[in-house]
Amino acid sequence: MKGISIKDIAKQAGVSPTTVSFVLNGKGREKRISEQVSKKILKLAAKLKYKPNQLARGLRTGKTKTIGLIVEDIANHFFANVAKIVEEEADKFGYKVLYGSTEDNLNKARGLLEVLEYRQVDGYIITPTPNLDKEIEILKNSRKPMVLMDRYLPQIPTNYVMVNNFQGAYDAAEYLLNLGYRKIAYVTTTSEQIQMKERMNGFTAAMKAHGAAFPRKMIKKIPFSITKEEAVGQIMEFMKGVPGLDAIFFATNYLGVFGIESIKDLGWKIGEDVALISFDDHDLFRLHTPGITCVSQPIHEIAQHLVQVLMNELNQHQHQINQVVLPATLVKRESCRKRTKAGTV
Amino acid sequence: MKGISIKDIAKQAGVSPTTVSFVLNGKGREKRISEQVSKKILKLAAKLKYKPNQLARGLRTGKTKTIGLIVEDIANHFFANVAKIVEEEADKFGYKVLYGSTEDNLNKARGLLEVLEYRQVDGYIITPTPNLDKEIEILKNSRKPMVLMDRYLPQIPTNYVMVNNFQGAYDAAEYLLNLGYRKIAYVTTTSEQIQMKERMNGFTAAMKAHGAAFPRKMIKKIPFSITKEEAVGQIMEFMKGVPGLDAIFFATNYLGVFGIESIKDLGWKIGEDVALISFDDHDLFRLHTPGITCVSQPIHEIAQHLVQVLMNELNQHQHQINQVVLPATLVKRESCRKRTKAGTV
DNA sequence: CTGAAAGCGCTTACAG
DNA sequence: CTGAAAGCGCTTACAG
Repeated sequence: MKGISIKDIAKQAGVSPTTVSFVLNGKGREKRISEQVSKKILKLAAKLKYKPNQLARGLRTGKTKTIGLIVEDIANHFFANVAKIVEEEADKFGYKVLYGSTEDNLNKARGLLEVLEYRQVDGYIITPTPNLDKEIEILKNSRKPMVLMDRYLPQIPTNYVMVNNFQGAYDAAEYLLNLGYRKIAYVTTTSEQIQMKERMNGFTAAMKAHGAAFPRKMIKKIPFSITKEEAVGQIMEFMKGVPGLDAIFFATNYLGVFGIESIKDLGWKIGEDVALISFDDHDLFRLHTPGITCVSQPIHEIAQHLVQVLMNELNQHQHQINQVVLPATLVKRESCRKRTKAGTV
Repeated sequence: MKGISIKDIAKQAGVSPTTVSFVLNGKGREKRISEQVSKKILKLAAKLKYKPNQLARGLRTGKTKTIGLIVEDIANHFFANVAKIVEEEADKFGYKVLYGSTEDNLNKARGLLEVLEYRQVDGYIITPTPNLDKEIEILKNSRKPMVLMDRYLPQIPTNYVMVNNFQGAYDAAEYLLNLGYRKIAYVTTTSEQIQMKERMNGFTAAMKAHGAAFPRKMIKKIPFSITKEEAVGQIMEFMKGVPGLDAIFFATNYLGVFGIESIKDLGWKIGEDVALISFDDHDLFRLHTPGITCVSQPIHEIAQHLVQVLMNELNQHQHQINQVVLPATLVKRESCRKRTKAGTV
């Protein structure tokens, strides 16, 4: 039951725990332990399958070799995939991951942050909720290694890894315009977070650059907290209320999913009655008939960079700020076609 | 930077660390600490925002208040959703979750188990890979709280929480038969794991009960390790090779997703040329046109039971074995209709 | 009713 | 080249 400790090895090797600790931590040379003794200790450790007690080590060194991962929703396709790669990458450096979902709720985020601090994680990967500025500021000032994802806080310079939201949305709008669509609606969240703003800005910029009208009434904002049914209802109402609507952009993957459902419920045909683009890819988009055109995020690269940036801080005490922005890719499928006739609505 | 400790409180309260520890652990009454002293300590702790150092406590008590969650693939819809609820439920008991994905690979599972042991998690929720019997046996003998999910090891009596795979597959087959389908194919994994066997057994039993033919050649097994493209190719070949095929059952959600793609690639129409049912629900199935009929697992209940069973062991030292089997629900959508004409293939 | 002391398993500054 | 000792922050058996 009981694990074997440094003491056990010391006793069997006929040396002190100090010496064992030095050797096992690769400081044999530095501390000038004889080759003979080192080898003996290493052999013994392997034979006894010695596993250092992380708690004891952590108590002494203040390091837990654990990172905290705070996402919006671990069950969401995007975050679940990021979580998977983050775990794999962190493992390469000997770190484990503690996770939690905020539901984009400030108090949940605060609770998670508190628990992770209490658990003494060595570093944080955080998807900030609205108004989390104070907590992030505190973390930053305490010099805790930290990197933000999916969004950042414009007021606080920190590490972050992001997709290029502006460019992704710009490309989407331009693509629709080039296909001949003109009455283009935009569905987003009520959140004022930077990633949503940048998507909106990119989209607006493309519309402007092409001289297309994009009035307020073409924009619908859906709160994060309402149920799927309510959201679908609101989207349906919105779409019915836009005369001549011929294309619609959804600013997040779950909104895109709701959008598909809304259009189905209205009895419209995607790609025929209305073109559809969503931000962020999803199995559903790839396999839906017709396929859903989307702005895809490089999930693998995002996750790799997140861990890389965090490890840089963790290991090299490098306190230079790292801000990584990765390109989004427009994935063209059948939900947008060359527009040939007027919308049927 | 430095957290405040029990010593700091003791000093300020003018008592010993022992007394502080007793009071803070709710043993004030039991240890007969005076009301006066207790109150003073509690107030001070709140004022100083005392947070016990979990590492120190863990080192002393051997408990980390952490559980290990080993899933097949955290990015998979089913496991991601389970992971989310597990985290929420565990949090209610003051536990955090360390997770990892096995990809159904024995060596990855071994690695995860080793790391979790080393991290001294208090309990395990495990999705066992094939041939993990020895490791599970060891864990069991060491009396570590543990509960298996999604599948169990028939040779080793342990706690587990499962969906009723037999019944789910039985219902699916019976439903197809009642709609008039006769040439029904079955796509599963090469894995011999119990959950796959039970699905197969349930399906076979229903076919038999209805006097329907179900020869070997109607069954296709796909290895877990091949790529999506290879799998889709194999499924296409298989379907083309079954003359008169009129319905097909996919034994996991990712196989169902591949199946949709395969049928699309063949240029067939789901629900018209061939009926389709998948085990396990998915956003894609709900929103696909036509909707995909499936056998849905009660994800929320599964996750709640997993945590509940683990907490029972963890807190009550209850070593009675708990085996929970939850009913599956057939969700009827448009991918299966009353059969009126011969298959078109 | 309360406290001094040991000990969980490590790491590391200090000494020789 | 190696070791004795202190200390990380707790909990708890023991003593009074």
